Amino acid sequence: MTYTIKEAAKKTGLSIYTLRFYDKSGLLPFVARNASGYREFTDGDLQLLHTICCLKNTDMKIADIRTYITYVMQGPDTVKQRQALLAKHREKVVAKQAQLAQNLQEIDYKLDMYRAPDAVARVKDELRLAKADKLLAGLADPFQATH
Amino acid sequence: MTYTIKEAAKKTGLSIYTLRFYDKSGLLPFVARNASGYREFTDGDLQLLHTICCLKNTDMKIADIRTYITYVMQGPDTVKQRQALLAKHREKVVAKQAQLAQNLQEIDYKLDMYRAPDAVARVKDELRLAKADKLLAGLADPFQATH
DNA sequence: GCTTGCCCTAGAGCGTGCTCTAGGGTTTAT
DNA sequence: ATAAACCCTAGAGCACGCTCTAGGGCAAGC
Repeated sequence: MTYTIKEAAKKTGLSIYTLRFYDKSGLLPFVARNASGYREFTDGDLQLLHTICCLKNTDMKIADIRTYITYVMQGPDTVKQRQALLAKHREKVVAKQAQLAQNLQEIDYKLDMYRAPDAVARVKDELRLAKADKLLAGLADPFQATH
Repeated sequence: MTYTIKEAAKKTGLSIYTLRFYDKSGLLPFVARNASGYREFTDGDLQLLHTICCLKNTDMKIADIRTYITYVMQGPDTVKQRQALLAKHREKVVAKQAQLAQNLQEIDYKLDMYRAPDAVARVKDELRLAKADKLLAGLADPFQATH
């Protein structure tokens, strides 16, 4: 009922290199070794790895993930610390979500413009304004106007 | 009606270093120089910089932003290319949003557990299962159980 | 005219997260 | 018993996005 590193890599979608790197970085202290020094991943290990990926995918730093894993290894006494760490991280994720949503709106605004029937006219207008700005400031026009 | 690099930095929230780095990287071909070689940012430049930040904040690679800016510099003929580039990027952003939402759910699940009145009991249970996995596989228990 | 504070470039350095190489042992199948 | 396919570590290397240093010029106030 254990998996080799290759199997674990396949199941997690991480590369073998990454798994070893994570282990080296102290993220996988729970992974046991067999008599030959080979890693043996249990299902429980994969669950923990899943949590690690979850934190990594939300841009938690390796060092912070290590802190979290250290708490987990220390048992139920560290529930409060885990909660504090995750709560702080949660706020960052929510903030990132908000920023992403806002930026997406702006990208969509541009996309709508480019997709509109009068896209070329609107882009020409934008360009005209930018050029006017330059002119007003007595600066050279950097745009390669071919029309 | 122009801004120095310091003012542009303040207005964009980027460091002066970053602005110069972006310029070096080909992201700011539109920024003019005065007789002394100093950069002069117009309001139009700041708008373009805003777009650049938007793309950067949604994890577009510098090289791809440069491609986009190159299109912009080439004028209205490149509307189709801009659209294709942004459309592709949009999909990545949407995918990232979905992943973030999913990961947030999992973080919230953990947080709920840690915040529950019976948090310690539930964590102990989790731990018990992980230990059982190890035992079943004939592996050592890596958890520092102090209870 | 001198100080202070700004601007410039080129290029080195750094932090993060992998990714790969070299060198070597283990396991499995034939 | 040998080949093929796996495993290991240590450490080098790489990609990216800055960040800073060195060395030097420009501008404004006293």
